[in-house]
Amino acid sequence: MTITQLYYVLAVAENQNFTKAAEKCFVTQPTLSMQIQKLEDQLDVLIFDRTKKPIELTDVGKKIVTQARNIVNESYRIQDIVDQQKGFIGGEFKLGIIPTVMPTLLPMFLKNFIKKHPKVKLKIEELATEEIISKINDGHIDAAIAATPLEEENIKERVLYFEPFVSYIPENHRLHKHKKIDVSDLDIDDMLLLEDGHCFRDGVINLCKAFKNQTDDQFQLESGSIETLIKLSNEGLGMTLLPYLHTLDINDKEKENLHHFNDPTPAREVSIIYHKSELKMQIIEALQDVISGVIRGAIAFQNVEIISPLAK
Amino acid sequence: MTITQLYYVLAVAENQNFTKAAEKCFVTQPTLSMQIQKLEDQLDVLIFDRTKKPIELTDVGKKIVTQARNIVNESYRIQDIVDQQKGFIGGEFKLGIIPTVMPTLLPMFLKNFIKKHPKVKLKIEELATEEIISKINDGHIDAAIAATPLEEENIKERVLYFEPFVSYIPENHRLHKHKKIDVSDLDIDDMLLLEDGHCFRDGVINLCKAFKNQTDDQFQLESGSIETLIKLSNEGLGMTLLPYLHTLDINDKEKENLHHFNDPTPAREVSIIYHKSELKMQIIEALQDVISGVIRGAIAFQNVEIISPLAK
DNA sequence: AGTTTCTATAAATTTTATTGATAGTTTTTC
DNA sequence: GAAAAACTATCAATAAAATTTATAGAAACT
Repeated sequence: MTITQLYYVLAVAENQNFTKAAEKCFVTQPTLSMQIQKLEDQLDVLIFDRTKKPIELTDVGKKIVTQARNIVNESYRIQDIVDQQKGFIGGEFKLGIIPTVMPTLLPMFLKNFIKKHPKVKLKIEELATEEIISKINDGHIDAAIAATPLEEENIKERVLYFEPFVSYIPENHRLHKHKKIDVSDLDIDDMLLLEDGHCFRDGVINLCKAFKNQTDDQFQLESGSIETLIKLSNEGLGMTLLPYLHTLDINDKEKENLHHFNDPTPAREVSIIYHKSELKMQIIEALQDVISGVIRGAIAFQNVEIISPLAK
Repeated sequence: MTITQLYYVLAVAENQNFTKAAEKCFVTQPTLSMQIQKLEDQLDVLIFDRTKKPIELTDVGKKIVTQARNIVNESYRIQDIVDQQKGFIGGEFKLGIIPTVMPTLLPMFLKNFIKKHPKVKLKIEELATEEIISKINDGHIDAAIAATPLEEENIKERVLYFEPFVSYIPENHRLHKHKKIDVSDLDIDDMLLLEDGHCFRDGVINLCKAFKNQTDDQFQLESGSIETLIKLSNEGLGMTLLPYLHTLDINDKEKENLHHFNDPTPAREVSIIYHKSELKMQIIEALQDVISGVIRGAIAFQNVEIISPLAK
């Protein structure tokens, strides 16, 4: 048994297809066929059920894949140990970021980070929280920035900052005249909300859902569509909630529509999250340092109340 | 990086010697030299400090060895998964047994076990508790039978049985006339005790130590030397304590010197212990079943008080 | 039925691991 | 302190293994 064979098994299991898996492994398809067969012979068990199309894992196959993922990950950790010892911070690093954080946070820290850690080849992907969770679990990304807490068993979180929500209330809205808004003022029926599953806790979650159901066919809120949200709001479709960092970007006229909340200000917790195996932890810590540094100057709210991203 | 390379690293780390390690791996010494060098080149770090004689691990080397052991063990588990799925119980299995359990328990279950599981190649070694712990940790044995609880972080325990202690009190002893003995009757100065670090809790531990200090030069209690203990006792050197199963073997005359304890009878807990990675768990469970089966008929005490094997 | 898609197989080739022989060190022994 | 022994590294030769190219065969799609 070799680590390579296990890696091939993982690739086939993920792609459900020898040919595609071979491409991803940068080898030819017969290589996979033969190596996997060799492993199956050695273990004397079939890992894949080749009668099914597309190919499926057998029952034992599933367990073997889980264990194989373990072993392959743990093998990466050896290089990690060496890097850590040397204080080396470099290599490829894949970072996922949720859409509502991407456009505001990324420009704030990217230059700094690249300057400070030029040997790291950052590959950043905009991903929804669900995608992030599955890609952290299968190792397709090394870490991600998302709203927390997520309560995922195999994922660890380190809080980067708390980002308050700010109400955006267009002129014609019943609440527009209020200087400060209270959470209790919010009403389901005239609220446009963010994607990412970021809804308010308890009762307000339902509103969020109600809104989604009602509008699924009419609108499609694309990723990073905070601008769209503002425009829809301007059109009189309701008020909305903006994460604080977004309010720094909008134009002066629209700024007049911003209403801060009474304390405790509702806020979201934004964290860097990663697999519990803690691979490439030096880079994760480097990211944490840089981001915490740039945020320290940008957000200075004190009395916040964290809104869970989980719609329970 | 290959599992084989990691295995070679483990072998050299254990033997502190390339030549010996090569023998244990059934390859020649240049194979180890070259493969380990190759790994070191790839990681760009020295795992071994070859200037020291005998060879030593570098600081990174130590961490790499820990991780390598992980990976190698986890790789074995894949065959384990397959065996478990098939219900296959077989292969080589190394079992350690402490000296005071070996002569009484082994004959009771060995035949049964071999008959029931003929495909298992049992290799049994008599080992002291300390040796057992280290050999379970480095994978040199698959499981062991020892007195518990041990409170070892990486070792799991499954209780097999509770074995009461029986006093052996020679004729000339002050307690000989008592029919039943109470734990409070025991006195340091006239007790011969077992090896294995099995001492009574609290106060009596000290007695045990006192005895050892006093006699280290005069006697050497060998493994499995319960017979010796009885003979020493007969010579008037003091009373002693026998694990219950040993009392089934002694001759009729000596049986007259046996005195059971008042309830709660002091007893030791005997368990099958194994690494938390739970490799070869099917065989461990098979052993547990067979041993529990044969013991059920042999020991029928009810009110026992467990004596910890740890001399705190 | 013909075409496409996919996996298995076979032979050739490249890569990698292993060996046997030996040189160069260090340690041990007398 | 010189000779012997023990140990690791290196080199060229060999054995073993992984990979590739080419192709056959099976299943799915049109």
